[in-house]
This record gives sequence, structure tokens and C-alpha cells, in this order.
Amino acid sequence: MDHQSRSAARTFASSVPAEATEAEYRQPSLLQGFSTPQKLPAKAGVPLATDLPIARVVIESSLPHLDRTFDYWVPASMADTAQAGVRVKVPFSGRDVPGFVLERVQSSDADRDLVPLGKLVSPIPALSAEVAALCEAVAARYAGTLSDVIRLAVPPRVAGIEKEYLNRYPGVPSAAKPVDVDAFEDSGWDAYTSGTAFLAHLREGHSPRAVLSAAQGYGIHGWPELLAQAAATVRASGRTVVLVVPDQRDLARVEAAMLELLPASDIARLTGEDGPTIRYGHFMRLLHGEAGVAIGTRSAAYAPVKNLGLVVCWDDGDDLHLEQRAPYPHAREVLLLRAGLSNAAVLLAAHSRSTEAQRLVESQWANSITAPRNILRAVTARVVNTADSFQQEHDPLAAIARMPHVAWQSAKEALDHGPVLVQVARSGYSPTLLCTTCREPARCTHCQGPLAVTAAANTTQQAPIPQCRWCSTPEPQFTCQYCQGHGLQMAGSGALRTAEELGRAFPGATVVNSSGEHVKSVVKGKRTLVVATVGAEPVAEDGYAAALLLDGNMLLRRESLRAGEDTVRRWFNAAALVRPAKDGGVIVVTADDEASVGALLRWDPAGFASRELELRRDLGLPPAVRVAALTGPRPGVEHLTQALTAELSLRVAGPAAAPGNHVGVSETEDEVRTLVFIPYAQAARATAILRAAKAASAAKRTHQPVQVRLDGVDVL
DNA sequence: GTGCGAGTATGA
DNA sequence: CATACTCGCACC
Repeated sequence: MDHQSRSAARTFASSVPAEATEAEYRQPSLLQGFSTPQKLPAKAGVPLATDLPIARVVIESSLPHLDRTFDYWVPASMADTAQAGVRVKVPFSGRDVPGFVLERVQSSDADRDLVPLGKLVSPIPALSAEVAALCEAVAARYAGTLSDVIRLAVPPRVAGIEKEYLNRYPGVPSAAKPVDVDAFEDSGWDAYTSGTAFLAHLREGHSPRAVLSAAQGYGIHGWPELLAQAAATVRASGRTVVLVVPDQRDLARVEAAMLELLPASDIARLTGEDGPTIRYGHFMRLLHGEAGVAIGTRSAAYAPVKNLGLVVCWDDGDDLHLEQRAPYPHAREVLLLRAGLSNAAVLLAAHSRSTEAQRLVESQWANSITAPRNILRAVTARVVNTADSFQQEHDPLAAIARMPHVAWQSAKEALDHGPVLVQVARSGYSPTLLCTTCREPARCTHCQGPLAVTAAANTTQQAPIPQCRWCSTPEPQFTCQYCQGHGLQMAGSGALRTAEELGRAFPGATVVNSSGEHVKSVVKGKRTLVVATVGAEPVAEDGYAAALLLDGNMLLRRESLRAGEDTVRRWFNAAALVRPAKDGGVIVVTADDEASVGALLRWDPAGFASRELELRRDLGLPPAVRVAALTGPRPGVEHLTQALTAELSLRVAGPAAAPGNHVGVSETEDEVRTLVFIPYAQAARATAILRAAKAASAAKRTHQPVQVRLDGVDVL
């Protein structure tokens, strides 16, 4: 951290990154090899455009073998309107299909007679050249089709909204004058090592790249304010900003902070939540240069801004950043690709640090920005660790709340000074069962699946019989295979149950539940106990007096490669909402894993990420390498695997039964999954092979379709 | 996806 | 030899 801060000013300005990392985000050329001599218009019935008479069109279809451009004649009537980026309808195998003009060219390399464009859907070029190139880069990186990515990037057209923009000339947004210059001067950034250097480089029009570990989640120096200051700085320099957050609540906070510094007209929100009409309106404002800051959830990464200066991703470790539609791109990666194409600055900010971000820091592609020790001591809360075990037996009240004594005591004291946050594992009543004596998960004697009490069994009056969730075998007389015990208990009861229990454990306190459908965004007041599931923590205006991070061991023991990383991320997100230790802020974490608890105790997310990344390197696991998950019927999966391994020497795991297939619904078609681990150096070639192989087998229909997912963080 | 042409089976 | 059908694949 220290040696980095000293060299920060120099390295921020430097544009000589580590070559291996740089290559990952370099642009593959969208347009390759054309301009062979063409045939003359086949006795054209329509007069053709004289200048650039050919439109290169990408068809809207996710069929892999149609994932290329098709050439059409441009009728003279569309000579001026059918520009690159506009939506068109074109005749294709006997029907009119929608598509986008990617470019206008002088000649075609098609070895057949062309036909004219069908019709112009709209003369507004909704797909800019920059975004088209980005889409192609994303498609290439994720072995997907260009059309699929364009669908993510360009929202559905709303004709009514377009009307008022038809005669406007698209412009480049001019520099925005910050609303409140004073707030600007008192930048929260100067608390961070090399924070002001970062802002200075942005102001001067450079493109620094940074990974920020934000220490505070509330108040005037909270992360939304930091991000807004960075954005306003870039806007003052005349360039534009694209900022992506995981969810709606974060979006609202960022927007509020932005409005303090920038005129509302300069900000455009892109999120599905707004509905098609409002969303398309904001899209148009960006497209026409009327707004210069795009904020939103993951698809906002493709926002049609001009003159991009900075991309920002908040909390890139949150898996909401993963697109759920093919080709499953991650917002962070989209933004990084975009910054590479547009030579823009990058800011990956979070309270914790993802292993991906740490990799960018360690390869010196990005600079680490953290708060120095003395600042951390001043702004963060005291962290207390208590094992998640049996101390509670001594205290009947605490036992009701399944809470260690220290946690209960801390909460009780803190309630007099402000709201107290209780972070629990998940909402509702948890169905997972544990052995009462050794607390190992109860497993099915037949298939090792997890035992659970089903909802149906719960409704009957008699004592519910545990069942295996994989093979449905009932287990009326459970015997633990570790300690031979017979007792079963709920594994960490969920938020609802906790809320009920806490009401009894803390008489006189108001219990607020924030989970599932009932997520609160702000709380205030003393003697308020906020029970929230991870990720649903409301913000307390003046910070929480205390936070109890329960169920830690349960989160850590999840069967996921990222259980540790993700748990630590959730802890830091909650911990950053608590008052400084000097104001009495205290955090109690109930878990006994040294590495993750230690990271919180030392407030050292970077150190944790560094060790975690080192571990992944040793094991050859993501993000030290990339991973492709090929899921589908066995023959197709094996075919794709062979296509990869024929040319590249790659580590392969599987095929194995596809996960999530145990539950007897789709037992008919047994799908398998193969994981292929791909070094970054070979990733471009590997994704190219996958794309080609998918196209070939889709055209020939030799195999059932296979789902290809690259870097799906949830696959391991 | 769908339509079409080549190639092959089938019938009078 | 004419017609029916499937298969492979191009679609601009």
C-alpha cells in the first residue's frame, strides 16, 4: 500500500500497463476483410444510393451461425437516413427480420446478388460505433453472439419517445459545471492515499485506473459521495461518465449524491425498474449528448455516452453484476473492455476487494487506493470476534436470540446510543438442518444430500419428518454420521425468526425487519434493532451504533469457491455502515475462520483479497485463470470440449452431472457439465474456437445446443 | 428459425 | 422415369 502510494502520481499518468492484462482488454477488430470487387446491381428495380451504396447489417437473432453481417443495397430513398447504427428491417430467407446497420461501405464481398434493405425502422442511430465495437468485444470475450449483446446494450425502442428527438442533431455533451463547488473542495478523497492524485489526473483529462477500498458507507464521506465527486470532476473536464451499481438501492444513493454536485439534466438513469418508456427517454438524452453521466444497473455499462472519460463499478464482487442472459457478461468486465476501447479512466470501488480487482492491482494495471492506518482508525468501528458457539448457554436471553453473550451485551449497550444492525444469513425460515451435538449439516444416508423439513411437511400438525432435498428419501430417525447423535436443529434461523426472537431478547427495542420483499433503505432512532439479510442492510443516517454479523460460519461453509471472499465482502458492506470506534461504534462478528475474521479485525480487504488470489493461483482456479462451463446433453458438451482441447492444451474437469439437476423435475434429459480452465494468454483463442464450434454445430444441427458460460462466478 | 436443392427412396 | 421424402445448409 505504502510503496504504491508513493509512486501513485507517476503511475496514474503512465499509460504503460502490464502487457498481459492490457491485451485482455484490447479491441478485436469489428470489421475485417472486405472490399473484394462486387457485382453490379442485378437490374435493380430501385435506384440505389450513389455514395456507400451497401449497408452491412447484423440480424437480430441469437442463432450462432447467423452471427455475422449481411450486406444489402441501400435504396436512394434511404441514402441519407440508413446510417450506421440505425434499426432496419431486412428481407432474410423470405421474411423481414429486424437488425442494425453496422456500417455503410462502398463494396460487398458477398458472392451473390444483393437485395435492397427492407425498411428503415427509425433514422436515429441507437447503436453508436463505440457501443457496437464494445458489443463485439463482449461477444468475443464471452463466446457469444453479437446480436445477443446488442440486445443487452440497446433497450427496446419506444416510438413515442423518439419523436421529439427526430430533428435534433446528436451532439457531444459540453463540460458540466458542478452545482456546488464548495462541496467539491472538501473532497472525501483526500483521506485516501493518492486519492487527490487520482482526482487531479481525472481533472486534467488523463485516464488513470484505480481500485478504491472505500472505508465509509454513510455520511458526507460515504462511497456515493466519493463516486459523485469523481464523476463531477470528469464532467468538469468535459468528458462523460458511465457508472454501474449492483441494485436499485445503491442506484438511489448514487443518484442523490450526484444531484448534490451536478445538474439533474446532466444525469441519466438507466435501469429496468423505470419501465421501457422512461428508460428509453434517458437513453435518448445520453445518445443526443444532453446528459453526460449515465448511472444504472448492469446494462448501463453500454450507455450511449459520447466522449467517455471514466467508467465506475461499485462493489464489483456483488453477483448482481452478472447478466443473467446470454452470453452472461459481468458488468465489471464490460466496463473494463469499454475503458480499453475508449481510453477512459477506470474506478473499481467497494468496501471490500474482489479477487478480480486485486489481480488488476497486482499486475499493476490499476492502482490501489486505500485509507492509511490512522484514517481507518478514526473512521471505522471497533471489531470484536466471538466464536459462534456455545457460550450462549450461560445466558438464557441470549440463547433465545441464538446469539453469543458478547454480541448480546454489545447490542444491549449500543441500543441506547443509536440503531443496531443485525446481519443474518437469509430470509424466511431456514430449511437446512444441523446435528444438535456436533453442528455438522445433516446429510442423507443414501446420497449425502442435505436434509430439510419441507414446506408441505410443515403445514401438517404432527411433527415434520426430515427429507433429503436431492433424492426425497424421508429420514424419520436421523443418526449423525459424524458423532452418531440423533438430534436435529435449524441451521441459523432466518431473518423473520430472528426478528421474533430478538423482540423477546431485547424488550423495549423496536425491531425492524429488512429482508426479501421488505427491504428498507434508511433507518434512524435509538432503541431500533434492524434485522437484515445480507445485502439488504438499510443505511442509518448517523451510522449504526453497533452491528452484529451473525451466521458467519454458515456463510463461510457454503460450498462455493467464493464463500470466503463473498462473506468478507458482506461483512465489510455492513461494517462500513457503523460509527467510528471513537463514537462508540462496535462490530461483533461471530465466526471462527481466522483469515476472514482477521481481515475484518485489521480492516484489510486488500490483504484478504491478495491471500485469496494467491490461493487461487496455487490451485489454478479463477480469477487466476478463466473458466468455461459447458452445459448440455453429453454429446454436444464432449464435442465442444474436444474442439477446445484439439488445439489448446487445457485442464478439463468433467463431464459430470449438471448441478441443480438432482431435483426430480427435468430428470428426462440428463444434462452434463464440463469445466475447462483457460489461461488468460489462451483465452482469446479459446473463445474464438468456442464461437466457431457453436456456429458450426448449430448450422449442421449435429448436436443439441450447449450452454457456454465464461467466468460464471457461481459455477464453482 | 425456414425454404430450397441435392440426393435418395419408392411406386406405376 | 416420375414423384415423395429426408437431409444439409445457406440465408446478403
